[in-house]
Amino acid sequence: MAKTNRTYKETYNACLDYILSLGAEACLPPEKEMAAKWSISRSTVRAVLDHLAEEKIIHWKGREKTVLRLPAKADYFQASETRPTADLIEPAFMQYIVGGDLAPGTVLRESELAKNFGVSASSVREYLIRFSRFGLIEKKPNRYWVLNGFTRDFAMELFDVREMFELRAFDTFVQLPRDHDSWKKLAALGDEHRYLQEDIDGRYMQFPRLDDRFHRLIISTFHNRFADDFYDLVALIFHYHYRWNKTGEKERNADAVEEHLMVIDALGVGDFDVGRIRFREHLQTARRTLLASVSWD
Amino acid sequence: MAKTNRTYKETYNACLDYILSLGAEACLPPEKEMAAKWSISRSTVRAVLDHLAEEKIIHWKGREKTVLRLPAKADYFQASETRPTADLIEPAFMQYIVGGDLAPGTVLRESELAKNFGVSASSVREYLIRFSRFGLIEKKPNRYWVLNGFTRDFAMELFDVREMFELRAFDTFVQLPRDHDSWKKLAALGDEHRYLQEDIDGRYMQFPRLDDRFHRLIISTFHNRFADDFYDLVALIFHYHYRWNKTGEKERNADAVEEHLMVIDALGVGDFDVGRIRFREHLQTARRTLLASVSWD
DNA sequence: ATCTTGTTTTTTATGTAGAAAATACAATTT
DNA sequence: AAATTGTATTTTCTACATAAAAAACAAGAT
Repeated sequence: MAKTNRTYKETYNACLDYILSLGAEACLPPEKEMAAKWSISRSTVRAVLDHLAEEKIIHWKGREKTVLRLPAKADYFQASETRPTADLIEPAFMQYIVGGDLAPGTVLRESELAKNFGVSASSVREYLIRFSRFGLIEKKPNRYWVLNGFTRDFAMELFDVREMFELRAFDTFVQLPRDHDSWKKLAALGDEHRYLQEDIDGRYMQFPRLDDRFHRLIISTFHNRFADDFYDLVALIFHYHYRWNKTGEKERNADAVEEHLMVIDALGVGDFDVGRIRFREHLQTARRTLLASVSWD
Repeated sequence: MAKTNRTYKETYNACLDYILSLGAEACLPPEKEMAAKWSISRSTVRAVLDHLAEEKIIHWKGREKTVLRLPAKADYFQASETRPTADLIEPAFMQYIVGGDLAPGTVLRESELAKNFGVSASSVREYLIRFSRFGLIEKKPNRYWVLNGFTRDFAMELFDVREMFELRAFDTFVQLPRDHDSWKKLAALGDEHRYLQEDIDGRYMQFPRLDDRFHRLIISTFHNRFADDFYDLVALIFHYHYRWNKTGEKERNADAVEEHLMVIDALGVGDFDVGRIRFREHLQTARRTLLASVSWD
């Protein structure tokens, strides 16, 4: 097989949605317009129109494109068919290494992973090359990939850099004029934290999303692509950490919400020094929590 | 064509060297030992032995491997044939973008690069994926790669992080016990700087190598893989910067040698505060120098 | 004359084939 | 029996083929 046709399938689904929004007996716009709408080429638009006509959803002759019937659930492609291969590999791969709690030094074979994940070896290969930038895996030329693994040292070094970046960003943040957009966003985040806190038992699972947004807001004020990029790694680690380590999950999240709020509130009343101390403490807690879950030296 | 046989060719050349070191009429060790010697498989060793026998350089029958004649220059494979594809692409690629002074936003097509560099599209593709971790290029899915380029912003952000890492490492460095290996290395580097300074007109071209070693020595005391990794990018940028921007090269290098020595000497006599100030100043100079050479906003 | 569609060409994405290299196992020599 | 070689199998690497998607071009409609 060659290239996958997920662009086509994704566009087809988007087009079905679009037809629904237009209603029955409507006319579709010119091909060029549709291509621009979804940022794809006219070739793909025409392939979609072809299929729509085949399915008797529209009548298509030249510039005549009239809706014959509204699409139903069954007309859509499955979500799994539209996702890009890389998006398919990531969770599978992370499940494999984090979920499997593999020891550092474990050998990873492209062909084996490809078989496990049901994708081609080249896709796996490209994913691993991309993933290797995080420093968790390494290639032995002509041999295999080796899992450096999420060791204690790795976690410590990760947090050393994270703290440098976030504290630097924090200092930039507090210097922003009070009418800056970021202050508004911080206040809004504070409200969301309080909403979550109101029913922490029922909503604690939503914390990771909030945690990510809080820290990204801070980091973003640094305006540094390398710091942003580094936070991708932090986020990846935390995402899968939260996902597979469920012990004391509720308490951990409740504590973190509390800590975030102490920072947000201190900043809200202009007490930057206290805010900084609380922020440092929060980073320390995060470090301890993560280190506690590291199974390898 | 399939896999390249550069491992074989490289091993063959290494084996010729080895035979020369053994002298005439010597016997080669067991296959397993040779495989271990060059960290390759026995299959490759046997392929090499096959060729050696064919060329009548050795007589090979079972475990009998006697040298018949000493190899000559002509027996070796060309250096270009033994270099890994990736090593072949890097200088070509950097020449292409830095040497060509391409504007940010320039479109890079895999097929075009492959044709230019005389390698396969897949090799180029893998190189670009790996290179993309530096943030200088970006992939537009289903389209092409775009050169984000070495802009003023990029250089500024690069230096912000570089300064954070290096100053942090510096503070760790001065805390090291005086009998630590790194202090000895620093003193040795000081001598090398002075040697270079003695005849700066004749030796200034050697400075980039020294610059790299000086900064890597500092960075290494931080013991942080992310900082080390980041310095790879800094080194890459500087390497090609030094390579293509020759204006005022001698003066720049002479100044930098002077600055390095001020840091090294201050530290040598235990004056850490002055050393730190000088080190900061040196980083500032480096930033200014690099920014002066940025052609794009 | 401009906009839109029909057709062709170019480029990208990804599975596959086949050689290279590694690895495993069997046979042989010491 | 241990070490080494011979042979077979497995895995990796990379050029290539081909479908998808984009882009360019030509023709037709308004």
